[in-house]
Amino acid sequence: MFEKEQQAIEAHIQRYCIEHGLPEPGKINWAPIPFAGEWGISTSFFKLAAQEARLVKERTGQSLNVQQRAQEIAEGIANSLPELAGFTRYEAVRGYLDLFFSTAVFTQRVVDSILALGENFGRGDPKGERIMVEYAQPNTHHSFHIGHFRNAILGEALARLVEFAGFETIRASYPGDIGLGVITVVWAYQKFYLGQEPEGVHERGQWLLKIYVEATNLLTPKENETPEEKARREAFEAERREFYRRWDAGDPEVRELWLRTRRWSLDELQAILDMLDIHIDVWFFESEVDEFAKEIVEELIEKGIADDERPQGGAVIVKIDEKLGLKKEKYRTNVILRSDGTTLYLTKDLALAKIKFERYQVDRSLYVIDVRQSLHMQQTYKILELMGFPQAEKCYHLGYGFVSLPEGAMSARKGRVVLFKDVADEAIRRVLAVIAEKNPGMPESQRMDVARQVGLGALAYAMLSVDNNKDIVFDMDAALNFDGRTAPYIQNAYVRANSILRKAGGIPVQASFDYQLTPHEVQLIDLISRFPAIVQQAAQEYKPLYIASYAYELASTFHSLYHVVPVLQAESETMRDARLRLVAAARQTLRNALRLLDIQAPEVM
RNA sequence: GCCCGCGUAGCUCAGUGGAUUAGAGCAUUUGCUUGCGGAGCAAAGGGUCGCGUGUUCGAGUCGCGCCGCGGGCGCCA
Repeated sequence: MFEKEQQAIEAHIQRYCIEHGLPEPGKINWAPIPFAGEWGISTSFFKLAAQEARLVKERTGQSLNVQQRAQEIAEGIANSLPELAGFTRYEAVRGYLDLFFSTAVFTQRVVDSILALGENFGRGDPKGERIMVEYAQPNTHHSFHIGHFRNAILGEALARLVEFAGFETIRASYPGDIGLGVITVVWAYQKFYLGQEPEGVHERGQWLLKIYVEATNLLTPKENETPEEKARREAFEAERREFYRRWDAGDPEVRELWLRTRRWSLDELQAILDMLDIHIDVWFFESEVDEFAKEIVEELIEKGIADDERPQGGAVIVKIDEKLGLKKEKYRTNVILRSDGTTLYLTKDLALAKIKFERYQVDRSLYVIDVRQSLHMQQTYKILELMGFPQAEKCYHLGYGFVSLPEGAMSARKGRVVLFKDVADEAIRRVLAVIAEKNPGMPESQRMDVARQVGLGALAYAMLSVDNNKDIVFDMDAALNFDGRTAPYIQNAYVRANSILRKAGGIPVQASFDYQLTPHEVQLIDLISRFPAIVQQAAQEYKPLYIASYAYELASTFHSLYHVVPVLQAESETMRDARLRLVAAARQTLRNALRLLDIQAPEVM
């Protein structure tokens, strides 16, 4: 906001150092002054003083007190700085040079700029780079559970973040639509449940999960199995394997059953993504990259990257450490083609990456995948590097911790799965109950929409307000608590701001902040002015958490101000107009931050 | 054995090498509603930042060594 003035100050510091025989200060790092009623920017001189102390020690053998010298330098600069428009005073405190902004000028610049930019406030300049974010990769023929939800919401928040920060962004989904688990369901459907599928997108999706659990039970060896049971189980097992073989051979009947049941899973997935306002640009299916993956195996053998041990009855492998010339084991060795000639997950990931780089021309590829696949992803990137893809070093695995339940890890077979749809329904039910209590006047027609915004927002925030690598133990009551550090708390700040502006009849077109601002106002201005920098930092580090923390802090600051500082009843017309514009700017910033988290900002709640 | 992650208040978690006294939320205790919506605000108690040792003017933050927990490690995904 004060870039020009800041440059003049930096030039002054450079001159001061030369004139006083001090070492070259180098790049000057500015940080906000910790809030104490007013605000501004500061820099410290510890490094410079330490550098000087070293030089003096070398020349004269004397030791300088670094703390004291830093303070002396800061004082010298503070006293010699000429007056600058936009700044009120300079202070030297314990080695820091503090420059205090003129509140009126700064505030007006911030507020005017936010209200002019609107939903684009915080958006970064185009980076000229294309990113693909891969997330939402559930297996088909299962149902969408709370762990899938973490993946989807984290991926979407990441996509929104990098897009807003200035990257051209493509959202990709990669469902696992084939494999033994999938075939198990198709087989069991054909054998036991053909044509018995229920109506309803979610019911049908969840029904497939039930079939999977039952089928897996039938196929799992039991203790104290009678010979008859054993024979039956083995017969089933043979049928299942035969089903897989027929799928692989392209048998029309099996393919049709597979596509039909897959459709039900994808319909359910689509319904949930719609509910979450997630719009995938590109769908890749595991079954579709298989052929291409086999070609890559041949390519790797030809290039001498892979070793073909098939003549010895083995598989095709890549000795990654050896090919990279590493002495110690790090990426180890990986199989890319089974001895029976079928591909593996890794092989398909190589194929998919190649498609991303060549067909979609992506410069940077992000993978939102469970942290347990960390080694696997590193191996993939290293093989891509060996294949000569320069984009390999811009591949990033956002590994997130897994979601478990208070009773332990989720397990469909043990019937221990929390389905997202059930949680979402419960969340909406609870919000409706709160609305009935707190806002009985809300029209019926509006209640469902608001309940959805608040309920789903609470769930999203529960997932995004924890750092990526942390495991989450999902507790329904904790996730649906609407007090404290939650989405409803943030949404409520937005609603309150909205309510003030509605009562005021709109936002004044212009206002001056030339009055004594209260500490609450200053703190709010300070925070909203930092939003663009937070966006860049969060995008740089791929951490939606920074936005989640920021949004909470902003809401908290607004709630405090709301309580203490009168807006509509301000003591003068000037102050009323100024505060209305400030409230509008805060509302806009809250909205923009929430949008990055895929959380809606309701007008009322 | 090797690799990755984690260890901060009773619980769940934040914390760019730099700002008096390490911060939030939940839980506990107390106060605030004839004011703009109380899904709120204000406040109190609660900490050997796993242990040790370096680097540094300065370490919760960086290095090294331990301890503890979780995850991963050639034909699963």
